[in-house]
Amino acid sequence: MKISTKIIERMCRMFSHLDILSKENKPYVSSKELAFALGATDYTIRKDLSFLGIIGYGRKGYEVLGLKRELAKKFHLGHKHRACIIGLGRLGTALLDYEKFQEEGFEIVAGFDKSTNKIERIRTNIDVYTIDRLKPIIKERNIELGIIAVPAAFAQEVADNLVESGIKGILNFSPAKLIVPKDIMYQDMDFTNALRFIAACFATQAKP
Amino acid sequence: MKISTKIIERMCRMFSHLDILSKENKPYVSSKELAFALGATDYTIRKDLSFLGIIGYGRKGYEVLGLKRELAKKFHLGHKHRACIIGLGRLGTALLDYEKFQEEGFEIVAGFDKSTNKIERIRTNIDVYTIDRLKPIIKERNIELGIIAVPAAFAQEVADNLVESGIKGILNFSPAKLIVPKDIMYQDMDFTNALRFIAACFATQAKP
DNA sequence: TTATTACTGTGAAATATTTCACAGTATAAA
DNA sequence: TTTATACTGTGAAATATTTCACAGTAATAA
Ligand SMILES: NC(=O)c1ccc[n+]([C@@H]2O[C@H](COP(=O)([O-])OP(=O)(O)OC[C@H]3O[C@@H](n4cnc5c(N)ncnc54)[C@H](O)[C@@H]3O)[C@@H](O)[C@H]2O)c1
Ligand SMILES: NC(=O)c1ccc[n+]([C@@H]2O[C@H](COP(=O)([O-])OP(=O)(O)OC[C@H]3O[C@@H](n4cnc5c(N)ncnc54)[C@H](O)[C@@H]3O)[C@@H](O)[C@H]2O)c1
Repeated sequence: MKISTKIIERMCRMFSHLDILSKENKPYVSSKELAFALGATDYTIRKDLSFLGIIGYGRKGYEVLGLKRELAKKFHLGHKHRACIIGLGRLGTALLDYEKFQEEGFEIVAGFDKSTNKIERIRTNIDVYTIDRLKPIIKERNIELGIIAVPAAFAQEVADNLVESGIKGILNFSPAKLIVPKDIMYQDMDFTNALRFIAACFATQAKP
Repeated sequence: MKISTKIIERMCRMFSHLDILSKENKPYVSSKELAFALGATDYTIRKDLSFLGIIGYGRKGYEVLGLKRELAKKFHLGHKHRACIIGLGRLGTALLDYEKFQEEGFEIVAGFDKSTNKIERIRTNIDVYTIDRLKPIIKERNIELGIIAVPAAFAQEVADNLVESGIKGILNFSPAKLIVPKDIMYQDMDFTNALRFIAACFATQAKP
């Protein structure tokens, strides 16, 4: 049977939680504790892990490090993924220096902007380029992920160029809805929509 | 029957798309077009709208402005919601000046930070305060939404204060998982997790 | 007028996901 | 050693969601 995106989504959050537990040197964790941390139920967690072929130990639960290792292996988490950011404005530059990405294995290796002026002024350890270098640099440096932080009007154009460069995944911070081939993993981070969702939930009494 | 969060989520995105269509002066839109824009199927869209009691017109589809008005009414979208941002660092200050929030009815009326130094240096039209003023200002100015942009270690403390102040919804940009009473609408914007999800999807060939 | 077309609305079927119930298992205490 | 306990693993049931199929409808063209 095929894995559902719901399970993937939960496992990504679980991975993040296991990171915390491992730093606390907790050796085992039960499905109940995991469920609480992820906002799910213990049976769902057990079903998920059993589906993935991950086994726990009676009375103890799951081994924190073993579980983390398994998830890392199955979902390519933890190990290095090379990413770049396109659009180095307010948001883009903040993302460029966000250390958490590097810590979690998402290595931002390049930034791009169309303004030469901006490129020159930016102070960062990461290499920044003008947008016309996008394709060669992505190929040369084997970049897998593109993070779009340009104004909405230019987002589709940037996405098209990323796709042509052979990128595998796109995280889009602009409010534009992009059209990309279906073999490219694509996700929106639409802040305004998140606020809408919160407003809509309390308008209808629904709890997420 | 109770409304599902899936429907709410789709309707928020639909609202955003209707905004674009209305600016293009498109009078009608079909379930098929909406489905394409939202990444759903036409039957799902029709089921959703029919569930909400919204009707279309044979051969034409749904009236763009009417539909937008209905969604605005049912989900409290479009009209004003007062929000504040807590933590005015790299991300917080970018959010403070993000005009799209205001355009969409999310009015950022205040910013808070613990550093007096920072408060003094910030150049913005929005009122900024030190964190000790959080509770009185939220009550006084009738703020409904809190946007958390402080380091993860302080996020829970800030959330607790927001809840005590009577906030209705929280949008959390820190990677911490917060515990809030269940009558408070709460959503995480965890960028790292979004990258994890993309990486995990292409590790497993699942398409979101 | 009639036929054609491009839609909607919705029960019923199919599918996906979650929940339940409980047998099985390892550990610790008595 | 036995018993209590705190877990897991999983079929079966329940629930939620999507898809299908097609009757109904309004606009347009002939
Ligand atoms: N600022 C925020 O807090 C915020 C919040 C949510 C979403 N966003 C979205 O993120 C995106 C960026 O926002 P921002 O506030 O950083 O904007 P910004 O105007 O500060 O920066 C945009 C940058 O993109 C560059 N750019 C424009 N066209 C380009 C192109 N074709 N190729 C490469 N670079 C190009 C510009 O030179 C500029 O540096 C926007 O789509 C915005 O809607 C921003
Ligand atoms: N910078 C990014 O691109 C980025 C990306 C994703 C997530 N985040 C998350 O957003 C949050 C903020 O990130 P940042 O880069 O803006 O950090 P930052 O260090 O630039 O800013 C944090 C701000 O919060 C203030 N602060 C600290 N404790 C506070 C408290 N108790 N009450 C009020 N204010 C307090 C600090 O004075 C500072 O101004 C972090 O949790 C971070 O993980 C940031």
